[in-house]
Amino acid sequence: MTLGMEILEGLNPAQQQAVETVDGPLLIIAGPGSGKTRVITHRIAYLVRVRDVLPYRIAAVTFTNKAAREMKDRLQRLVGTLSDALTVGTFHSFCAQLLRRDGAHVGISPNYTIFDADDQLTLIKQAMELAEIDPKHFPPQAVRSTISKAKSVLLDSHAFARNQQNYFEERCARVYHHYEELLARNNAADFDDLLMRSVQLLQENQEVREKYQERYHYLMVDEFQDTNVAQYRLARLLAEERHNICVVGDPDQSIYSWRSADIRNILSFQHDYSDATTISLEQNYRSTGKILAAAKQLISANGIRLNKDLFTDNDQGKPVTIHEAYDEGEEASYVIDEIARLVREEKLQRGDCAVMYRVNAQSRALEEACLHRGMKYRLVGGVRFYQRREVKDLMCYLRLLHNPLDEVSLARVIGVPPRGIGAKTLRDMADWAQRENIPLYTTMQRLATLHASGETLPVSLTSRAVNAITDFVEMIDRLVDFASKLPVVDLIDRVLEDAKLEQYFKRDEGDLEGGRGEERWENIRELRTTAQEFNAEEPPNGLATLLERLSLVADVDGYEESGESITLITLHQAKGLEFPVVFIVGLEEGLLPHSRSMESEEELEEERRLCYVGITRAQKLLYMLRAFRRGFMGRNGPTLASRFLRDIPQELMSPAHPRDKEIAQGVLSGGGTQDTLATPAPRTISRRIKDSADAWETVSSPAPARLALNLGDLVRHTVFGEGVVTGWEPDAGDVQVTVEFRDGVGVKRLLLSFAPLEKIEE
DNA sequence: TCCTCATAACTTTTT
DNA sequence: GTTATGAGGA
Repeated sequence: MTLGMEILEGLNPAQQQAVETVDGPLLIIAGPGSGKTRVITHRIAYLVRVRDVLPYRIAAVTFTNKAAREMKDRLQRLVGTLSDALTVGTFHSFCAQLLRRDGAHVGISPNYTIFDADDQLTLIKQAMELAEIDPKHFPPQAVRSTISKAKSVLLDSHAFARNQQNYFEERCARVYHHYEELLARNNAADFDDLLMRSVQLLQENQEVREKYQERYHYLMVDEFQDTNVAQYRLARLLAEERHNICVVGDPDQSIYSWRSADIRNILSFQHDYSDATTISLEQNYRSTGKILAAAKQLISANGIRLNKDLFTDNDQGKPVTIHEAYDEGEEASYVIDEIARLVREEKLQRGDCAVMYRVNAQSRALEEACLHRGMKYRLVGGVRFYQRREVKDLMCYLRLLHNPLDEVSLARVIGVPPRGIGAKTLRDMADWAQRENIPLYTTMQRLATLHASGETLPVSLTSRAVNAITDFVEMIDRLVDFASKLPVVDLIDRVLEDAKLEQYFKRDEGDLEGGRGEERWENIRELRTTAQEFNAEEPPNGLATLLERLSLVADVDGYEESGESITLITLHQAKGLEFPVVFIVGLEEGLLPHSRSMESEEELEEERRLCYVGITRAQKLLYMLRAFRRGFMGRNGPTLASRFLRDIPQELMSPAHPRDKEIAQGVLSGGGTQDTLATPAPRTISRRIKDSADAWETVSSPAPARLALNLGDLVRHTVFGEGVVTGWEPDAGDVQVTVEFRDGVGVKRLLLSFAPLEKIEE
């Protein structure tokens, strides 16, 4: 028993307890930076090395690929090659493999295709047509998300139809029914199916259920607060035999409820396993005292939460740097310049710095600033690799070869490159296939055979179309044959060659678009490189694993942890990561919190948690930025400071920003975003009393002035140039406006009725 | 059948 | 500022 006890070294008492509590259900509430991953990995190492559990009997499920990869790496270091036999993966990849092996029992054959959100939408549209429901009245996207939500709570089309609550759901139920049939006909599963059908399989098939229950003696679930009903049910099914289930989570970091994650799973866990041990990890090893204090203060504004008492022994550190920029361009420049300064003066590496934002679109300005200043950056996520057109094109070829029933891929591939088979021909063939109840591709094969033997065709098609179909079928048949014989990379090369894709992808459309074709080809090469990983597998398997990887792993990029590049990342994706220096940009009402999440208190609390996640990523330095103006779907508009900035105590900020506080409090309590200075509605604003940091007095609205201005308006001053209105306050019957001028002129306070100001219209 | 051009409609967050 | 759709012409 003494062997391997070093596994417990360096762990605090709570962590040690979590590692050693291996029998029976265990709930670990892990605050940010509390060594969660460390505990999970050491717990597995403890099982393997101290308790002599076969690695084969242990499964750890995570939420993201990144988390799975990190866990694998750490386990490799802890237990060496023993880690190879561990099951470590995301829920989705676990299920994908489960279905590949045993899906036949629920009507899914091993070569099934995984449909992504785009494919799903294509199929939903088809289903709506079959259900005769007008996509103008019912947006396919909305239908898709309704069906997706239904699946995440394990409602199949029949159960959903019984549960419908309103007219929209009644319509959705009809679509759902057809959609389910179409998936079956395509031998395909969507993301939600991976979970739902796996649960179905385990529930309905005793043999399969027992196989997995007997195999896994220990189960661990990471990021438990982000699991949905289906995922939780799956975990319970797997752990039913021995109840050795350990779930780790932090309700304060639950940021995926929009994807049907259900924090109530934590409560359910305590209910379902009434003998569960609960352990809280509250010591933070990651952040400075001030950063942690800011985070705690922010999150305490949320109503519904389990109270934790986070603390740290780390240094207090520096206050949170607040910067208010003119617009997103200036915001980005500030960030990049500041990083350059940190690298120069504080001996930091560029790789130590991360910039986080709410929506992907915000990365643009940052990228431009990086390019402009020669700052290397790594963009995480963004337009996902497999979503790029050419990548998806090639993928669809491969999917079709693997699963000829996949008509979504077939329909796409048939026009890449254009080969004279257009929408009309496709539709005619599909209609005929439908009538004969034969798969589309089989139909095409038949047409080709009939044509070759000179017989008359049962469909009226031009001879040009029939020739094109014959050629196409010949090519695909040949490639399907190769798919079962050639290593996957060679197969890809054959596809590229036979389908004449190289010249198609490389073609430079447009005149000035130099290099677009090269870029496309580069992406294809990258896909080919990824395929090399699977080249050694027996022919059809290599293709299968490649396709699975491409469907389930969002970013193919190598995730090089090079110290040379800064990281640009969304707040969602940043969860689970940490950086010495973190910049959070776009702290504005409507962005963070996002305008689509401001309807309800629950949504707002989730936005706050998202902000909390961002703050708690920072180890040493934290910057929070906002811009007074932000480009927003084409046009530029004024912004308001995020309410989250107000939640952070001034004494933790640098500089403390009373002005910001004024804007937030004054305007928000007034209720409108369009506060016109000239015609203020009767209301009160808060104003800081001179020279006393925390005293506020209430004053009444100013008298109307001659110039109508909004906060955020662009103005021109005859001397100071252009600037933006960032604040205002009443001043002896007049209005004093605060204007932040560009080009280093700085902030000026001006009397509205005297200052030579004019408003610049957009 | 395929391509070009115009316009509309929109963008959270991800497996 | 983008990307998805549609009309019209080659």
